[in-house]
Amino acid sequence: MRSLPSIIHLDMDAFFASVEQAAKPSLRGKPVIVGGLGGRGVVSTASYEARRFGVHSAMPMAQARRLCPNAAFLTGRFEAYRQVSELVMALLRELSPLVQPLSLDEAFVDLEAGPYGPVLAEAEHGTGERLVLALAEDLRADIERRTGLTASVGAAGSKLMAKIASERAKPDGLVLIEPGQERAVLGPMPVRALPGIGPATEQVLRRAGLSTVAELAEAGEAELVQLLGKAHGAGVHQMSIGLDDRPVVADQDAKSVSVEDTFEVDLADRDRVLREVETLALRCVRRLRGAGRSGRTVVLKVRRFDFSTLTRSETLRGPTDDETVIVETARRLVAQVDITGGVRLLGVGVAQLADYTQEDLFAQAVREEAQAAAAGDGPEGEPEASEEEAAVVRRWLPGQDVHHAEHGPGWVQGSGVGRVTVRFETPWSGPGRVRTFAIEDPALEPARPLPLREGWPVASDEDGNGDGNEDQP
DNA sequence: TCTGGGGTCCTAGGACCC
DNA sequence: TCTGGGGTCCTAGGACCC
Repeated sequence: MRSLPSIIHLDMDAFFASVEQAAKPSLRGKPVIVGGLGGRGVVSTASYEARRFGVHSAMPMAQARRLCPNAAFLTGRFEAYRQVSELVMALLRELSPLVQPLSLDEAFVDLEAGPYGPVLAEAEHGTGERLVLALAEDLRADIERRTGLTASVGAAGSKLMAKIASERAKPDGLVLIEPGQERAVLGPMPVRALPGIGPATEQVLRRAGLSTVAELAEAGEAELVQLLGKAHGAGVHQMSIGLDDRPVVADQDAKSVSVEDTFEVDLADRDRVLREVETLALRCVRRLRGAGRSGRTVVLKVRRFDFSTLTRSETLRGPTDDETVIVETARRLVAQVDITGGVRLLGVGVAQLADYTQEDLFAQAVREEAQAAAAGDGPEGEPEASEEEAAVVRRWLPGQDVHHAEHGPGWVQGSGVGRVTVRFETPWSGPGRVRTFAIEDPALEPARPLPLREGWPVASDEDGNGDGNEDQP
């Protein structure tokens, strides 16, 4: 806890949808919904225009289509979001080296650790607050100038209150909560407003007659620990009385890497499940290696037809990033699960990560064994995979960036019955016009996202672009 | 047309060890 | 022969967040 509101929380407004509107002039001012476009997709982000129809994050896409049929429904373009995110995070780092990103569109910044720290520390009452407000407004203006996007900012003496402040600032606003005002602000709020209290905890508290934060504070730590368990109960109690001394911490290493896929139709047979698990394991390894890490524990996740979800895991003797080891471990784990009735989702993850890559003897042995086994059946290579790849028809997903040899950059508006409709416009053009092509038109090809401002340095492709989202069924 | 994908943290039981 | 007590690791599941 601090006596100065020197922690800020930044939250981009309707981030994915706003990036789409900035990138696609014809969509500005219109409802835009970003998410999974398949039959089992959910909404990732809805623009404010779409929210007016009741559409919100995590809502099944089918329901969103009923509520707001005229919206633009777009697939996520994570490479573009990452570009914008990196630019925004760089602006935050100008305020302080202590920046803690929570996701692509959210971060805490500790101003005391930055160039304004000393000034803030010496500021008289009132002037410190004014300086923080000025810095935050400048930041929001910078972000808007450099990206065309709006952000909301909260400033307070703790992470908890800064986050609550940015929530109140939304959209496109700035709210500062004065240190000392924590309990007055929190008291009347519903318990659900506290981070870490979700639907399940809310129910537990409601059954105990606790619905506001003031009531939590009154209930006391003992009762909350009784209701919620040791760690959670104590944490909720601290928050309820406005106490939070968690520091802002920069650059935390990931603790696990995982990849999962929900299938359009439940998988029924074991061989198919094994093949999918293998594909997922390979994607997982690619990401793991891209991050320069290795891991000790392999986790298989299975969601069955009835949405029941289970995990099976195996911990190896040492960390590995070896394809064969991870694939074989994942395949072994499949044997432990009952898939009767069908499987809607499969996932493969690696945990207990180590910082470096290790060529272990165990991996060598397994690989040699696998090669020996493969030597027995036919020619070299991986015939199965390449045959399947050759058979795949080019898919054009709504929202996707494309480039046409004659018409230049554009994006896929829709496709079907052998045709694809493309709108030709760029972030710095006016609304563009639409043309239709045959889906195999050789003049049309997928493209990298354009920056939101003409002449931006295009972000370097540092992390291997290993986002697992492009191949959504 | 019911319910994504990528994460984090916590709990609880059993194994194992001293 | 009516039973120890911790600590740590592994596994499984669940709540929560964006």
